[in-house]
Amino acid sequence: MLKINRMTDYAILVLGLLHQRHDERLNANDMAGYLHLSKTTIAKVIKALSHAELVETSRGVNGGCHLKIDVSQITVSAVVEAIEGPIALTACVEGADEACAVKTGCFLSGHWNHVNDALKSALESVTLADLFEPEAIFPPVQDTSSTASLEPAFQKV
Amino acid sequence: MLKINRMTDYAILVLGLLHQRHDERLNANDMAGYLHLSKTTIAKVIKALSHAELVETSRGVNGGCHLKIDVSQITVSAVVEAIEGPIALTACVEGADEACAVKTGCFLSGHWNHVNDALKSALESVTLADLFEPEAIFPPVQDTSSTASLEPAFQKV
DNA sequence: GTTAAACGGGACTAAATTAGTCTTGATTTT
DNA sequence: AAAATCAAGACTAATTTAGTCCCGTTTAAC
Repeated sequence: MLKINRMTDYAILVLGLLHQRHDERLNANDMAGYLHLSKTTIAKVIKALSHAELVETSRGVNGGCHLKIDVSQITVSAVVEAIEGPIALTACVEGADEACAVKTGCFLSGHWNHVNDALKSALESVTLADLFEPEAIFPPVQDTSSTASLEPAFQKV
Repeated sequence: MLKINRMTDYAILVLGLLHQRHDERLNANDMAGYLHLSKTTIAKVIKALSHAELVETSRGVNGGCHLKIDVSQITVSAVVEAIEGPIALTACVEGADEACAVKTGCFLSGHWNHVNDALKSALESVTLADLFEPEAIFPPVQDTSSTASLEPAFQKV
């Protein structure tokens, strides 16, 4: 239904968390606790974000992850592409993973590109900084117990 | 992967065909022949298009279907909505089928709406007339046999 | 050095969504 | 009345997405 998928949602939460705690180095386990997601799922998200060079990871004891660039520099488009691959509304679009099978004879030739570009620039025009409400973002937790509660932004995407 | 789905693709093909043959009344069977899709699948698409008032159908012998408004009046957004329901990038967005479960506490409150609106207007800015290349669209078939060959625009979406 | 904590890569399973089919009923022309 | 056609919706199959697991490598601490 033309939705972004759940993993992308998680990615945005992860980036939000890293932004709030930008002076810390968080590992997958920590984040899982904050975001109420499983460690393995977080790990998967981090893997993709790291691959896209949005975060920097270090291995070994005390390893973990932190933002590589500021959230004001990260567009929604970049996150979507990091998790879901190139934005391609149809297989007809340049940069799509699988090429359109009937490209030569396709009467829509090239026109999807326009639509896709429009979509792409829509997603490029919004940064995570825009998305995160500065004052509302991750209000500091009162107590210091490990059960800090950060709700996932949405349950079902 | 943020794609439009296959049924929406079919819908665009159906509308393109109806546009080319706007002086005829085509039934599901005819269209299936032209588009190399099964009759039942076409029927499903027509149902949705009819519901969205993009086409007009008539039942009974010699029944069938024709465009209700010109393709220059039909936006990509309208077709997507006809087939896939309201455009909602996330459950957080107004008009989404299922409301965001954590709306009240959501730190992204409302901001998805901006992204979604941008997407929506991107899809609203392109009409089917823009999408169909006037001269290339459905070149007239040479022979008059029933095996006229119109390739589907894309194989896999 | 050895150990334990962390990420990296990728295969695998389960869940959810989407596509496609089928059946039954209503409508309309001949 | 009969045949053709769409309407509605249940149902099955296919595809995609989400989530888990395993094994390997890296790195800090002891």
